[in-house]
Amino acid sequence: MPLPSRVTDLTSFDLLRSVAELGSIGRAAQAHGMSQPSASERLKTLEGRVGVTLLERTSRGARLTTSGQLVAGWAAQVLARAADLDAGITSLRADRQSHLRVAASLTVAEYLLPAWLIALRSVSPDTATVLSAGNSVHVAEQVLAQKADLGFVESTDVPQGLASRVVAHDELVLVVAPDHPWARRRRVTAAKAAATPLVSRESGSGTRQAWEQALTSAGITESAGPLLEMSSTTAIKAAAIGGIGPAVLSLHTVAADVAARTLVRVEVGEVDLHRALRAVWPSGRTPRGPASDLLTIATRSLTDRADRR
Amino acid sequence: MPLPSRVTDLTSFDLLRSVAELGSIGRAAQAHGMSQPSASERLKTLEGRVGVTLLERTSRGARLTTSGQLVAGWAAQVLARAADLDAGITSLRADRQSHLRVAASLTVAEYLLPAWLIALRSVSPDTATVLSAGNSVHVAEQVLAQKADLGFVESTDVPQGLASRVVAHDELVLVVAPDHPWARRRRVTAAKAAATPLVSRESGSGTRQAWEQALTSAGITESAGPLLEMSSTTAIKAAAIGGIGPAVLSLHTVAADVAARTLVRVEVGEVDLHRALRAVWPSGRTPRGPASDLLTIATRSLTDRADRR
DNA sequence: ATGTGCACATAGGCTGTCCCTATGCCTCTG
DNA sequence: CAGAGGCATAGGGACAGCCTATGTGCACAT
Repeated sequence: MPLPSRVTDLTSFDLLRSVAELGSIGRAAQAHGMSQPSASERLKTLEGRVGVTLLERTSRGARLTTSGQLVAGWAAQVLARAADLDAGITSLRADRQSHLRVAASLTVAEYLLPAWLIALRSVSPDTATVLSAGNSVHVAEQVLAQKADLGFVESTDVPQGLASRVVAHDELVLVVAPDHPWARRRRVTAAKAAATPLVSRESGSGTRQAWEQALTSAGITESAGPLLEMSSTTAIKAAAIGGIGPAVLSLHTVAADVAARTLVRVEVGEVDLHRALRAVWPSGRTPRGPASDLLTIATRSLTDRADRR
Repeated sequence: MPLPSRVTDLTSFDLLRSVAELGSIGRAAQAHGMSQPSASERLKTLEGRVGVTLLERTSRGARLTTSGQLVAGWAAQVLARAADLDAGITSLRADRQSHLRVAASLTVAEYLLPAWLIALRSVSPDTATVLSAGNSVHVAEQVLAQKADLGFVESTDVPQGLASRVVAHDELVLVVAPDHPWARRRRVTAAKAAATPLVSRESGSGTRQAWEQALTSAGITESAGPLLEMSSTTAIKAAAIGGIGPAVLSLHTVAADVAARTLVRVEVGEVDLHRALRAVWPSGRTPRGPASDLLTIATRSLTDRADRR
């Protein structure tokens, strides 16, 4: 199901946000490098799409109506994530030969790095970051070969020659569609989970390895083969949501779906599915400059969580 | 600063997500109701904008590259929030005369309701919801006059004639720009905070009333007038980020900025800034049907938070 | 009162984007 | 070796969006 076209054009919502900040359509237009009539028309068609009046236009400027405030608030969430996306994309482009090279596992790159990059930008605006994403082995290689200044991995065991610091935590979770039998019980035994074919990544992926390792550690040697192998997290989620079968994914990956009830988390008994996410760097070469800044930012996000109620 | 144009068109990212799910450009095109060549071209221009190859095209379909998985993951966050936005917008339109009428304070409507509405849709897909947002008095009026089936308020005291249940918590927080003197100390006394002019909403807004009441409860009678009054939360945040001065806002409002370090939270000594968010309905008329479902969903989100580590 | 300034709306014309159909090319498979 | 499935390219047409120029309404000052 594609996204409704009502919300696909972020420019108009961004413009609305600017009007809220600047108090006038004309100034918002200026901030966006467009003419005042264009902005005026855009906002009018936006109101048409939304179906309610968003702006109270006066000869002294424009203010948001109550509905306008709501829409602007919801839109702000979208725009914030879009800013993350943009920061991520920037880090993928290797066009400027930057001076902070980061290697990270997919989980870290997907869920934590964009916010760190934005924070880093406010500390040292001129640092362009280049990201190389891959599995733990890839990250270790990049860091050891000094092709990356800093790495982030989700292994429990840190490769030889690397120093590390825990920067965040992750957890594998077993999820099922809401109408799956397990959804009501919210808990299965490790043996039962192991004996059930799952929707999973291809063998060799970090998530799948971690799951199998966790089962082995719990003393479970036999486990069923996968029900279906898919190449991307998104595809696995879609399959699980569609009711194909249970899936094991990173908590970060499914948090939104669990909150929205499109997936239900099922506890797995007696298995430690927790894993630390670590920053890594070559032993003895303490990160300096931007790498050090990024390390600080990453570490700080850990203490912050504890700050909060 | 407007959003970069690279990320303003969500359609292309949505299409990318579909390719990840369905395994082929053609099927993704079909799912979006467009022709295969259009999808192919869109994805190509998307790759051009992003600057890296996102898809591995084979004669058997298309798969995401590692970069493609990252971009798709980041985009999924944006799309999820866009879905919230869409759900919110739908609730603002009164075009279908729906049968679930909800009145909510701005804080609840902005930060909690969209997810609830999406969850509700999966429970009873045919329920269209109409939202009326306003302050606590407005909500109480709507509910008492039976113009709303369910209300959500952030007052500490529930109006006469209404039954209530706590569904979430909120907290007022004092925030300053990172270069503000208070940012280093991370804590000020209540008296000092009260004596400092703040950027705030116009008098009469729920947030401002709550702040003044909290100070009064802490035995502080004198407080400085506002430094600057602005009509929208967004504008206040922009002013605070710009370093105009400290601001008091809902935790939900600033959580993202605090995480991204564009704002710094400052603890205020000896003042209780916590407030419960409550669902309200007419005493003796227990919600039934969709209203009851929504109440369940809202309550459930409270217990969930405790579930998480 | 009346003029002036500011802000938004409307009009007209143009450019560019985006989409569709038709077709070509490649690869895997039977 | 032929057919099917999948993606890319080509060409043409529709429409959305932007710009400049101008109109309209309100507030405030003289």
